[in-house]
Amino acid sequence: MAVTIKDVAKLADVAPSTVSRVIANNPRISDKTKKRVREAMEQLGYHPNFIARSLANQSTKVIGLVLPPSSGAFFQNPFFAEVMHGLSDGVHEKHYALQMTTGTTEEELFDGVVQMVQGGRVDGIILLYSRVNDEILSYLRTRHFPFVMIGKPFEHVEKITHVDNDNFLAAKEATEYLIGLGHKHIGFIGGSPSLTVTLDRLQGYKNALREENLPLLEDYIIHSEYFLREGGQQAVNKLFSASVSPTALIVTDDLMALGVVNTLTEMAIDIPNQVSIISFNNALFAEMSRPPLTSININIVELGYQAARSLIQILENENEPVKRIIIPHQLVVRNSCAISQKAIIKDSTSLS
Amino acid sequence: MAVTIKDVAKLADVAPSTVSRVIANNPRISDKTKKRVREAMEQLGYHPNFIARSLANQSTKVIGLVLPPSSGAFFQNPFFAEVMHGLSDGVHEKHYALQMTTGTTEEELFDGVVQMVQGGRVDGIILLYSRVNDEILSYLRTRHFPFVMIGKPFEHVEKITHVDNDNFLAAKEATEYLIGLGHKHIGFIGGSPSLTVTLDRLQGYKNALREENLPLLEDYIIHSEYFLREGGQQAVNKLFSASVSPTALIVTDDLMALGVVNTLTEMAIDIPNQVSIISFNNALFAEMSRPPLTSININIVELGYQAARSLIQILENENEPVKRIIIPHQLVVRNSCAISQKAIIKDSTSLS
DNA sequence: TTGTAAGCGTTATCAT
DNA sequence: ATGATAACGCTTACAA
Repeated sequence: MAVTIKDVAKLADVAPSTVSRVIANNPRISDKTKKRVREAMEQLGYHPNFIARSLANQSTKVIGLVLPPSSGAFFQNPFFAEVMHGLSDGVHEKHYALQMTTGTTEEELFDGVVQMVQGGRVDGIILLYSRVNDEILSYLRTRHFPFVMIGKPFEHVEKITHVDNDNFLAAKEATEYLIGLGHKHIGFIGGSPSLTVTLDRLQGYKNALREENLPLLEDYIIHSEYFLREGGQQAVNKLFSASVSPTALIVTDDLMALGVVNTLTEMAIDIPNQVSIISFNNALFAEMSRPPLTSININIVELGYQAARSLIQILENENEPVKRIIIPHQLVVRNSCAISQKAIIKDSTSLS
Repeated sequence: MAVTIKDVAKLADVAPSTVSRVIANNPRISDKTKKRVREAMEQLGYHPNFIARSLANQSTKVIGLVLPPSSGAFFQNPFFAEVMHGLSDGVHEKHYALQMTTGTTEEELFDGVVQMVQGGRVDGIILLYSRVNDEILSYLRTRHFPFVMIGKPFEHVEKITHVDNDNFLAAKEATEYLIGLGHKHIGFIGGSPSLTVTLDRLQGYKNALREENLPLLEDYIIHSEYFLREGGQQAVNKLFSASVSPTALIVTDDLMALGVVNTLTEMAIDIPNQVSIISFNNALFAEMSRPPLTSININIVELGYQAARSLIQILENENEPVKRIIIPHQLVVRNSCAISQKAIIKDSTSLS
């Protein structure tokens, strides 16, 4: 059995409670005994037992992470690694640990969260996604369990501390950038419409078109379930079977954009000369694609970092107010966008 | 305060110990009382407290993950996400959770591990790397703490359960593949020589050259500290300042290979016609690079999956024997290797 | 088949 | 300034 507080107490000839106070560096213990106790700890190689401490304190210093359902796809997206990086950094100074549960089905995932929460495994939770009607979110809210969300809550925005980009603005700027290049037929390829990121970016896109009085065609809007390359390929097929093909595309994820680029290339459609593409996240992929993708850098690492910090603040301060933290984004111009040539018209019904 | 075993006991009109036995599904409890207790649990919304259980059991059902030092770079490598994916899957059925500690410096990292171990936070540990003279490894060994390593231990191979590829063979095959294409001047670009992967692959490379009686030049061997793109760029500069430039390269990581490709492309050296490249890991990058990289798929997800399973076996079976699990690899041929043309000779001292 | 009680390693409340 | 002692919520001999 490991060395406990009692062993130290015995060796230092004090009570266990005194040792505990020395650990907490309680000012009411004389420097003399502090020193004696510390020597005893040293000599025995004592390390406090976190589990026991957690039980007594009702606090574990562990933060739970909730990945989106169908996390299989999530792991493949660079978003995962980057956000983990930020979380890891954010948690580090305050000496919290990160814990992940896993689950294949929605139900397993939910149970995992319940175990974390009711099982007392974690002090707080970070949701790595935001979608509509999320049971996990409701659960956390009704239990008043401390949590922070990465992304914008679909409801109760002002009641949930979250870290997000201004995705509406980002998408609007992206669209305006394309409009500025003379494009009038701009398509939108987004991930699942149950994710708020997708919704926000779609709104930004629509808003930009509206302000410029450009036609807003439902045929130009495609949603693909997964942020994966396959998603991009399917989307292209749909889009380019429309009567007037778009000359520019907004794609809400680099990985999907990659699929789009590949498919377009196979169709012998030139990027950027026949079709311009702008994407989001600015993963390493964006730079490597041929042509390199103009993309919106949303600073994922920072997203994770701030989320971790915010949650710790909530955990450590009695009445921390609800906060919304917006991480800035930047348009990174590369070579996937060009001045609009003209639309590829397939039949006689031109669209102005 | 949350609902505890006592509340359930009271409602079901039994002793707390009985409730505990019902949770453990102890056969010595009558079905009648089991049912009654379960109803009480249901009614109160009882969930067992993991922390209390951990303290009583001396077991947490949590597995600790140790990332390599300088984990900043590690996060950027697709290896991280893929291995996490496998770990997550491997841990899932047996209902273990994964926990990460973080640390910027070597010392912090070490302390993190000590906290996990002596603090009783985790039941076992998975080392996500293997390098020479690793203090964390020694620590784990001297404490006889259950752990599994991903990669080949530098020492005591037969005493440490580990999951690895046959990196020697993989590199040998890669080299032979290049030799088969007629290459005689083959360079090796590897990561830090303190990592055993690098060492094994280097040996495989050397061995292949030796068996074919090809010259083995120290100038053709470059080590770059990080598995990142920058590493690849530096390496190329060194290699191609040699009197006879290699016509083929083995690069031990796709990410580094990417750097190599970029640098070579900038130098207007054609891949594969002037220089062939073969790399390792078969990340998504490999496929996306121009030209697409011939790469050795080492099945990283499987590496993680098996590591998790093995550790759980060790934790759950009394005398689980030490195991070595070798995950198979495959050469994935794409377009970065071609039949050797001829060496680019810069001065008169030809190398045959 | 079930109950009693001690113990897991801390912390925190009272005393002294 | 320090010591006893009761929690924290659960498990597990040992009794009954």
